[in-house]
Amino acid sequence: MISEVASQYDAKEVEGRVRKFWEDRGIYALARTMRTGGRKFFFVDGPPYTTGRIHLGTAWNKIIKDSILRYRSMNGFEIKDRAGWDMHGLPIEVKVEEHLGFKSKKDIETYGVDRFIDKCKEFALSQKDQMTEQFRTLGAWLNWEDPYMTLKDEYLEAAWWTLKRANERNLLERGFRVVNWCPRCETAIADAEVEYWEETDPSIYVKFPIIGEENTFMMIWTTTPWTIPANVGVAVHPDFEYSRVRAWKDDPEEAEILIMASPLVENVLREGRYKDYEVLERFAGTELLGLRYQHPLADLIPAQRDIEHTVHLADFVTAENTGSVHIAPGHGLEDFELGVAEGMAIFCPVGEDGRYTKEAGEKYAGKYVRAANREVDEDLADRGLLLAEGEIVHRYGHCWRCKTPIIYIATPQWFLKISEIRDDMLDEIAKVKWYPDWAGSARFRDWVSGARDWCISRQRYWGIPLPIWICPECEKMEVMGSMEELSQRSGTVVSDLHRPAVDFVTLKCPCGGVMRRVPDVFDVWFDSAVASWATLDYPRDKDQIKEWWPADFITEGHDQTRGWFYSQLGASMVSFGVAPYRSVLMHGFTLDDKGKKMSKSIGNVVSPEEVVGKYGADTLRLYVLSSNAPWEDIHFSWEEVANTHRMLNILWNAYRFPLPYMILDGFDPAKTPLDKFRNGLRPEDRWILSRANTLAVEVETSMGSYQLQRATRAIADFVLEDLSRWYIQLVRPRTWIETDDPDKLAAYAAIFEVMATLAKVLAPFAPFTAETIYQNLVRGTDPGAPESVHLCDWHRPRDDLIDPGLEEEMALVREVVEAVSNARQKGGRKLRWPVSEVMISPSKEIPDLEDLLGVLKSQTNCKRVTVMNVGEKPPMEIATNPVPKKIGPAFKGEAQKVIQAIKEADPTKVKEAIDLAGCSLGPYAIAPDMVEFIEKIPENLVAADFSRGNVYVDITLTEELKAEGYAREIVRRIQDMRKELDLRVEEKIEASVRVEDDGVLKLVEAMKDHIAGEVRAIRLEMGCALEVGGSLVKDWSVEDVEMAIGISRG
RNA sequence: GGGCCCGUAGCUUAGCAUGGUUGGAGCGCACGGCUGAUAACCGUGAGGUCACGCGUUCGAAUCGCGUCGGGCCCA
Repeated sequence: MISEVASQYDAKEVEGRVRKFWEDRGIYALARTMRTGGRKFFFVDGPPYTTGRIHLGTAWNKIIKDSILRYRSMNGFEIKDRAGWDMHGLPIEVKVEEHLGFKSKKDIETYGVDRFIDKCKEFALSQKDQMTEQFRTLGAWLNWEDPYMTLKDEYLEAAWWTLKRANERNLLERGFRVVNWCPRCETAIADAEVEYWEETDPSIYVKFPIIGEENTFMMIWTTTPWTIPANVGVAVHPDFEYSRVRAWKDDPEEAEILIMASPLVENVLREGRYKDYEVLERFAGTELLGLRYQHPLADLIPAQRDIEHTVHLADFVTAENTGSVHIAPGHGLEDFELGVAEGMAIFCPVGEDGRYTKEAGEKYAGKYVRAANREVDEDLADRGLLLAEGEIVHRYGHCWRCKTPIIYIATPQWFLKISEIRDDMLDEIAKVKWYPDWAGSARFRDWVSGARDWCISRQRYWGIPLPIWICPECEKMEVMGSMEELSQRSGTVVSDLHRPAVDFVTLKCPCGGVMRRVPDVFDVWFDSAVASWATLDYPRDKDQIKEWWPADFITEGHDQTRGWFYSQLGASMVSFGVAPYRSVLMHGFTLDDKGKKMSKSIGNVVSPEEVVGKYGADTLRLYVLSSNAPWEDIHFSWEEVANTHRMLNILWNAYRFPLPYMILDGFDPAKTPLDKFRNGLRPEDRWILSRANTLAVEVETSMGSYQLQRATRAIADFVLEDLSRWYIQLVRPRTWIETDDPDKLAAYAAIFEVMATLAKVLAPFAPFTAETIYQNLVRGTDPGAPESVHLCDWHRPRDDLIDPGLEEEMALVREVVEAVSNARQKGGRKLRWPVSEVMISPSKEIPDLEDLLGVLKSQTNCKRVTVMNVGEKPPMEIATNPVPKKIGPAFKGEAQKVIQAIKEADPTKVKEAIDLAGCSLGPYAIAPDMVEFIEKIPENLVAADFSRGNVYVDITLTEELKAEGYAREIVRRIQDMRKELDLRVEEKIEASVRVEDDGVLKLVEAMKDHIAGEVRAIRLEMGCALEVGGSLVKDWSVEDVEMAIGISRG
């Protein structure tokens, strides 16, 4: 049974009902299990971080995934699609700390790490549940019942196993790294947690004495005097020019030789209050390479005496201040990298509390670094090495929680030696299929080419503990690969791999010592890096990985180039030596309508709930899928969302339009199969069937390269152009036929087939709407059909129904109809009034329109269509135009008479004469160039053009045409009134019509039966002075003729 | 500062790898039409320095170089 449906597309109602149906019937599970044995498609979900609500970008991400998976499923693939959740890391720790009112790491220790971890876990789990609901609202079908979670034991083991592999392959290394450090909280903080604002700091110029050159100094500038004790080098730019300058204050005899960038000489000497100078030498920065100098405070810092201080080259040096940069690898990111690259000593005499250690020498030891700035200045001045001191206001980073200025210190960390496997990674990138191509061949490749060793350790609590145990006695290190291994090795039953439980597990070292776990946890990026095997529960489950791995497909935003695309590749290369994915679709970001990123502080954030609440999930889905190529950024536009919704509403109208008729006629597709009616199909039926199947081809082609925008736009075009604007208009009169006409049944069969096809084609993209149409039309008439459209096989385009020639012809017909409509408007003849003839005058070859003349006639409302030969035109009226410029010189004084004679002559005859032999009017011989002929369209014709020629419409009114015109005017108004009375389509009426014009009355009386039939009137009275009555009476003015119409139920 | 991507009507965009008739749509706007899909639909019109500049070419929205603006990532 087909049911009638709401007259408006109500997304909330539709989606709520469909979601309930899916849940009640377990459709998702069926969709996955029914494909068992099909070709495997292993999809790995990039896990969203479980904090806050989902935003538009995450919604888009899941919508892309869902559409592709639904499409794959319909195409017979057995799909692995566990949803994933990223649940560890500092952001959650911070949320929990905020909730508990904590200020620092010390508060956590006081509160108890175990209780704190419980809170983090609780928080992550509740966030996960909330977000799952939001994703479900979008219709995203992933395995939400059994998602992978980074906090699960089996997941932790995947990370442990990977690190063990890294160690076995000698890719795990302990080293130093400079981190943002809050000296008050005594913790490393992430870049994103650093808040910048203006701060006043010292600005000092320091002289570093050159060894072996008397009274000669390298000039450096810094805003952090406290880092001078840790100085181990100076960097200059290889491309800058530097100068040796002899400068003096009062006595030229007491001059010093200073080295600095040439353009900055004046600047530095002004700062140092020098009176005069002379340039001794200019040279390239490269010539300074290797120059050795004495540490300015070497006498105070014993450790500095064993360090060799030299000049290095670096591109990051800017032409400011002195053009030479003081390098303290223990206190700066660039400094550290340069230090490592150049083999400098990594000297960091500052502890985690921000105070100098003993290594800084007795004088400084125990002093807080920022407070020591002044003391360093004084010590430099005492040694005559402080050239100038001042103050500067600049942006400086602070801890976002306690607002303390951060410092940079080098701390021991754990690394994966990516640099050793980088070339293999590049080889693997080339084997992966990237959408678009440049995402891999350019963007990702560039990133990996510059990849450095990956610091995987963090000094935090809520994360996967590093499974590294070290013996404090002999420094022996062991890496555990699983819970079981740890239990066996430790001789205790280990049941919790998180901190703090795991911290208490110790191992016996062969040397007799007690091995303890290093206190760090993994960088949270390492968690998701192992997702492709963790989601298969490897290594706990050894079977699944053989069947599924590596992933066939992943898709994430372009920020994941340096994120998940990279971390997964790195971890996989370490573990398996190959890429963990075969194909990658990189998608864009959702920006606001101006192309700016959405941010809370700007207040331009649009949430997915807002869109779903207003327009529904299918609208949001189709909007994000169709607005751009997936890899381009979406400029979110409410207008376009509304537009997409309008399209769905039109689809809804097109879908529901035939329903009342089908129900009325008890239409049953089983008894009216399309193939039985093949011969009864009209050309327009064959056309829409062809278009629907061509659409399926277009969607297939687009999906082949993940061009979801092409697939969805093709569907929207089909709905709007082919189905709604054209086919429904053509088919309408046939549904109005009362008898069991084969022509009507053929139309039903065609509509049914088209809608059933459309439901399947639409299913991956707008799953709710597609399901609704399918349930009513297909399941409503065939209980044996698959229970859901999402359990159907993808619609295989039927070659026997595709007719490209017919599609081309119809395209032309539509152009002609448009042109006729245009011509009618110019001629002031509205469509309701028939015209006698439409002439098509092609200017080039056009396809044969024979089959479609009926369509052409009905849509242009004309009595006859004439298709002319190429170049042929309707007979034109000719007018002559004398050319005085030619006539003047030939006839001189007679010229005016000649002109007059030409004007008076019959233009047709003049043309004939000139074309044949020659023309003479009276005594005058008219040369061909003396007259121009102008073709004039006869007054009864109106012309308009289309791409391949012109149309001419004869708008001459005859009595017969007028009769039809007025009849249609009356029919239309009665129909309007029927509607107003809310009559059902099949209800009969009685009607009376008063036409206050004798002539017109006579005309329409002749059409009485026709009118009565059209409006389903069992009685129809018409008269000139008739008193009209009924349950609804209205006065009308029709083309200046006054009428009154009354109708009531018959 | 570097890498990759993007920049076409007021708005959202097609076209750009293979340069070639007047650069297509939709929304919005103005005017007209249709009417048992009707708070829908159709036609016509106005609206474009194809971000800007230079170059290659007989010819550039399309190819190259540079500039500006936006995005992601890095510094």
